[in-house]
Amino acid sequence: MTTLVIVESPSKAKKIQAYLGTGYTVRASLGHVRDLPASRHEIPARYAAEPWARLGIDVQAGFRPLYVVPRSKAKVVRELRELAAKATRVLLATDPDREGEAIAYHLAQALGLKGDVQRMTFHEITKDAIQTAAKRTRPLDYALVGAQESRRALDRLVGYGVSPVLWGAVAPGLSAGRVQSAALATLCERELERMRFVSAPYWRVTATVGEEPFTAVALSVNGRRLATPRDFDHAGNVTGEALVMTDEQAAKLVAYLKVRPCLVERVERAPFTTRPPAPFTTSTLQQEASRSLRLSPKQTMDVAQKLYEGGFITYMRTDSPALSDEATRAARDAAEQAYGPGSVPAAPRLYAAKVKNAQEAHEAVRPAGRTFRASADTGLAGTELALYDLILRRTVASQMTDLLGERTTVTLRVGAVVLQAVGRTVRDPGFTRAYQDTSETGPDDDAQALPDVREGESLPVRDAAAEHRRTPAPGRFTEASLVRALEKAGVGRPSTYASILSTIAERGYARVVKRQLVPTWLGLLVNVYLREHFERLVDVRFTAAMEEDLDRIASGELRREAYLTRFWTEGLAGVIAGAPRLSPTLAVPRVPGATVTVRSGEVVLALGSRTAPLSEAVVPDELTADVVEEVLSGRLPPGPNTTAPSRRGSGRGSSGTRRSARPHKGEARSGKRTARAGGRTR
DNA sequence: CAGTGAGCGAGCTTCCGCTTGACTT
Repeated sequence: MTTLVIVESPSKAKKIQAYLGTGYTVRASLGHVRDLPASRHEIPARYAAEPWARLGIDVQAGFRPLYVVPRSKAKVVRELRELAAKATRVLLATDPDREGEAIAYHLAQALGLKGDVQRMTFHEITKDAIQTAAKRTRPLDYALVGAQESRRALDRLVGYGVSPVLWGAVAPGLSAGRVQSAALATLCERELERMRFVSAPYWRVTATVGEEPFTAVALSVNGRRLATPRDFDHAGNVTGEALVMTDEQAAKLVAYLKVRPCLVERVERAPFTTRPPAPFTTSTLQQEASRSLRLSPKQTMDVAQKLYEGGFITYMRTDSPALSDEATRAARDAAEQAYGPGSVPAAPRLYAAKVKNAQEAHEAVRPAGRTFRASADTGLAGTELALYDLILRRTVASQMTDLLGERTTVTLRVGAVVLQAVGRTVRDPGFTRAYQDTSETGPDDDAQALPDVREGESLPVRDAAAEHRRTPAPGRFTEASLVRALEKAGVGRPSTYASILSTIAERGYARVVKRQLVPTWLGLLVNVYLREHFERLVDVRFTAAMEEDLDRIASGELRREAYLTRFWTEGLAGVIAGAPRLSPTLAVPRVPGATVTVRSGEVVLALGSRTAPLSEAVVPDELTADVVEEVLSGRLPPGPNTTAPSRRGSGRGSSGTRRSARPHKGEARSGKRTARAGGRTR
């Protein structure tokens, strides 16, 4: 008389086993157990000859998917099937979201479960929640399964439909997909902005004033506002009325300020409050770990996985910032113990997901348990300790009081010149005693500690100076800031954020240089091609639209087949058939006539009748007229193509396929490599 | 006659999302 309970993660299984006790056997599925076949060797022999076998979806037969148990999951499925046969009933306790419902469905199929299949769902792992959930089971939600199946089919149709177009038009081995192509487009748009960007010079004039000296910035002269970076467009032109001083004017202004009295015209004080940031989700954890610990999203997830397995934190792949009641109490207790009874507000703070597409199957990432272990008591060290400490402080801070402060703006007048200084004082540090959000920069960049000055007061001008500055180009994305941008658009999921970046890197579309993501020429060209022929695919809003349709499928309002027919049969399939297999061409901004294109797998720069191979060592936004000339005249050696095959594949499939696949990629990225290898052989 | 090399054809590449270890680089 046992009940078999199947969850997704082994750590979770262990914990739930303890809460349910004897009579229950709790095991893990380790994620999905069936999927569309990835490549030919996964296709069962009797389907191998079907024209749709490569897609794994029989479009003619109402988009019927072909599911197989991948080799890596055969053992798990076998073991679960044996346990299921011995059990009196089976509860499918996979995550309470779309993917979890699908995993439950596939388990039912793969294990051959008969009769009505029961789902057990819960949003937090406490003894109460688990025991209640085991009693209140429900049937499988087939509409939700249909929504997941639609998502899976759409991704397959896009990925396996569009990628071969790129093999024909650009180079073999390349890829496109709903998520990766939106991510690539995000990177490329920014890089193109940088390539088009013209930096504008301007002067920033400051004066040091007062007995207790502070710095004020010149805002206007004779009522005419002085230009700041915000007054320039990306072409380097002034957009409004602001005055851009010449060198002489700036020097004159400095001299003018030095010899005149300074009057305090206005002093404005405005109180402000800052609320603590919400507890971590996967995305915000990756962003903070990147900024304060300098970890990549992948490193962060690897360390978090260790902490999770060790029982130090809750599940690390989540889109919800919500804390359970238990965790809220623990955070408030921890705050009061460390910072006193006044450090938490009377009512607990509640957090809910704001991002698109949130499924909220789990809590926020937070210290595990009903009381939080102090970092020093964990026995952790190094990066694990640092990440735990970050999670602990963020969680505790999320329940603490606001930061209370006052912003002071002092307006000064020196003759015809108006200057301003901004000060910031903290009256009550509130949550910042536990946690300083490193992203807290912005309008208060120039804030300083100001002495107490009064309106009408006269201050001595001690010094004045002019600083020559240039407007900065829009910044590149880091791995973490790209994750943030994708999450905001609802593209990708907590379990995939870190791997989106490795996909783009493995294809040679982008690389990480000093923590910045730099698209390659190949990446830019692929993006040009996709933008011209598959516009929807590079639009980050595409996923959001898909999610709306999936919700309608889940609620029974829209049928899976109707949705896929409209998307594929009446849409993408025709676009794929009609897309020309011609190499894309990128016009180099600011170098008239210069173009970058790809010929037999090699990136080539052209100007008029002159052409030369273009190395990936030439960073896109540094390709100026001078550099174009150097490349074309051969003075800049083409050098090794730096898009070295960064990593091996994720280890799927047999070694045989891997070996045959790699040389293609090498050729695709650099014709040089094959030539060199050939030349060296004796 | 043996060894070499050009030329040809077949097969492969590819998606997203859910989980851990296994296994090289």
